[in-house]
Amino acid sequence: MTDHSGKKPHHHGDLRAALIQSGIDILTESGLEALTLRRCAARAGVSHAAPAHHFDGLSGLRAAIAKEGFDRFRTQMLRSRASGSQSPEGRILSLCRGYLDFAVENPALFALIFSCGPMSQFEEDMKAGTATAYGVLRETCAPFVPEGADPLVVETQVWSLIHGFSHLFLAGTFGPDSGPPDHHRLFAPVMALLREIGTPPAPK
Amino acid sequence: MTDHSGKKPHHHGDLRAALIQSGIDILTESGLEALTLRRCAARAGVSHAAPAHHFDGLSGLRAAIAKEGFDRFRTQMLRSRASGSQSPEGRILSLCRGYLDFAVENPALFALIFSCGPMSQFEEDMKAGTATAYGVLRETCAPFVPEGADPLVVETQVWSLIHGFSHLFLAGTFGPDSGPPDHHRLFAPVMALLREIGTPPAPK
DNA sequence: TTCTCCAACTTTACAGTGTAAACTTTACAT
DNA sequence: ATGTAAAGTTTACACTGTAAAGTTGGAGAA
Repeated sequence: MTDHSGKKPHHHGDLRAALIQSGIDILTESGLEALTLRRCAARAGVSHAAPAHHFDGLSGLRAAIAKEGFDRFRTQMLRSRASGSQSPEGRILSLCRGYLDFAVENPALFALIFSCGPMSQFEEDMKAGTATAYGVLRETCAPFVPEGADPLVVETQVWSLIHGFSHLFLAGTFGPDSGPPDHHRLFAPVMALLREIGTPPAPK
Repeated sequence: MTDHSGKKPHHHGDLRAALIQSGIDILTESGLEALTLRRCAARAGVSHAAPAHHFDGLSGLRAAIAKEGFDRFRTQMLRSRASGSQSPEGRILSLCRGYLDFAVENPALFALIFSCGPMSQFEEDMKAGTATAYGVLRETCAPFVPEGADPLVVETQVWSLIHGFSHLFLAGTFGPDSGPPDHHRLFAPVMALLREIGTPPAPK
């Protein structure tokens, strides 16, 4: 209704994209609680009511930012996966590094993406974003799925492990200030999982 | 400065405790975004500025609620752990069940406890709460720590797995509506981890 | 008892927020 | 040029957190 593809708007060059970028900037600079419709609008140089013509209120703006964030998240994981060893183990470990690094570098955006409360608005857009990011994880996990087994089990395990580690690390639960990301502490459990899963005693 | 122990206040029976309980009720009934100073105060039957005498603003109230929530979280895990098989495997599996069940039954409180953004205020209280809840996990993991190994590694793995699964499950990432908690999907990876960790090829 | 004090609580005020409605401007099709 | 609808502005309102000043009521001292 309000927008679909790359139609150039009339007055502003490309509000909506500008609003999303403003929102991401605010998240990066000032955290999750600072993400405000009015501040977003002000940063983009428009009146505080302008976003209403592009998003369905604040939740709509948050959903749009989350979708964009999810795309960048996926991109960073792909880049990280391509940067290291291309063995199955190397690929999945590099993917995990990309996952954790994104969370550490963009904590507020990461939190927004996975904020469980107002997930209601997301729906279509979010499911698409989840699907593609999930697809990256899935194809990286594929070599470790025992023949005849449900790939969902392996994917769930790996994703839970990466995500839980990243979230707890960000929340400071592992200590008041655990220093740099410490990838090894994440890689060791992932490898432990893969060793157990990748060598099934009796697949059938 | 504002309070310390069980000193009975003058007018109200025991505001502070009442405010915390009101907050938890609001979280349970209406979600994280509905937790408001004024609503909390109204529900406790006091003016909207009354909480200022017991907590340091909204963040202080949230911290106090998170601490109380963490205590209940720990209690539920202990109860769950005591309810099943007392073998090392049974204890850790029951603990995981308690973890996931608490998250599913109290999603907003669970999110508040682990909200990473405004972790600044927590400090003392939160660290104590984390320590005790972490202690429960630690002693449950102890039997699986290979001799001479760092217990932190095992604890981190198990906690990341439980937490990531619970968080992603709550966020609906595993599907639009994955039905009931499905403990088996959590237990299988935990067991896989324990099998790998508990039988070290060569500890030293 | 009466007085005094002070913590607990209320009232008032203010800046900032999201949202809705009415209004103004501008680009485009006809 | 003209009409129309989208894009953006202005105005208004209910709600939020926070700070300051005002009120109340119980506890200890005279």
